[in-house]
Amino acid sequence: MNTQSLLGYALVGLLHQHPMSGYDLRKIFASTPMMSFSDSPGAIYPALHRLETDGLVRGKVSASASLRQRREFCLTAKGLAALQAWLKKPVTRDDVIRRTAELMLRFAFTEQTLGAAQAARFMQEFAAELAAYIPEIKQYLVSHGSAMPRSGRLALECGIQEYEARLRWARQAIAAYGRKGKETKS
Amino acid sequence: MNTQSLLGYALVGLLHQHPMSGYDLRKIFASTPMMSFSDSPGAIYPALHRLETDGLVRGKVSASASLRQRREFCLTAKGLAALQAWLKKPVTRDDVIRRTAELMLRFAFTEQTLGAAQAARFMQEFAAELAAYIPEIKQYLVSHGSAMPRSGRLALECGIQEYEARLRWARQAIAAYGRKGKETKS
DNA sequence: GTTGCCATGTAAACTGTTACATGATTTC
DNA sequence: GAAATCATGTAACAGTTTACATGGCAAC
Repeated sequence: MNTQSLLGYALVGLLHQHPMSGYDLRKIFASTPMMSFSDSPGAIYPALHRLETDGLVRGKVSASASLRQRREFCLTAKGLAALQAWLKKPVTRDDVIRRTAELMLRFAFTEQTLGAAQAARFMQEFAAELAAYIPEIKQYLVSHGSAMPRSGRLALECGIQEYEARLRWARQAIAAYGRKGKETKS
Repeated sequence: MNTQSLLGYALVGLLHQHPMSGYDLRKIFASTPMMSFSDSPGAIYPALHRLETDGLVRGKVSASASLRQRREFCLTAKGLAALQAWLKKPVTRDDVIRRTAELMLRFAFTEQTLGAAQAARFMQEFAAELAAYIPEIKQYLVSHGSAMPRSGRLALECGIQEYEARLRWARQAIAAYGRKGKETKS
């Protein structure tokens, strides 16, 4: 059970949708707004090789039509297991505070990989951790605010409002899953 | 004009408030909610040494009372200049999309370093870039949403709501600076 | 006198950035 | 045939994480 970097899991999650080449993956990182990963070849190709070495992914040269050699990567059974294990990890307080990007990535992949019920459960854990943390950070602002410079106080308020926006969003998402239940309709 | 890592600028900004030891800085990163930096000694001490090598910071062993040797670091003139140059950089679209954490750090330090007028100008640039970007990402959701899985769409919506929360916050901050004008009162 | 905190540091491994290199293929 | 794009890769470097090491001092 080798642990992967966040980029590694992003690649695994994308390859779970369908096999792709390194170049395809780069284009996704370069052109879609939800991805904040680097599209540099120096990051992606070594990451793909690491995944291949670890047996999560397998690359095959595909003689697609005319162009130069393309290596298509597809997920192995071990890769799928690693993806599922990563998605099933409980949502911790530390995740909510320091690793929001990772949580969002996990959520984005959960529904297709583990199903809507698991996605809803993930959101409930997320909302619960957030709801527990927000009062604490607000309390911190009340206690320490007067000793902070105005810009520091404002920056902290921005953080609080971001957390609150995420909690509102999470509750909307939970409601959406509740209404639609087990529907698979897109 | 050596460019520093984000951690380097965080240290420089904190040392501008008042001289501190590496241990003090670690405690700040470990205990205050606004900081998402690592408090590991393997990050902070090497970063301080880099800053010292670059001449932005100077450390002195202070025989403070009883305890073991403490090295207090203080900002040099060159360090202050580097901090100011960093804070004065224009806010780009790419900053708003990919480097929110850096922007918040810059804002948190701007008022004490460059004054309230500069902090207000910073917020106006930030709000302008955000206001220009939000419609684009919303348009993307409209165009591509139907081709995305539900969880991907939801994750993107979360991003949009975060951007909107930041914009609301930025406008509040601008209003606060407008009302209070040149007051220095905390 | 042992546990735990204060305070600093180092070494190895890993990851990602930047910049470069290569060659094929399409477009003008 | 020149330029842009497809497609893959490498090498050098910088920064972070993790884990370890060290020693003084305080408390009990």
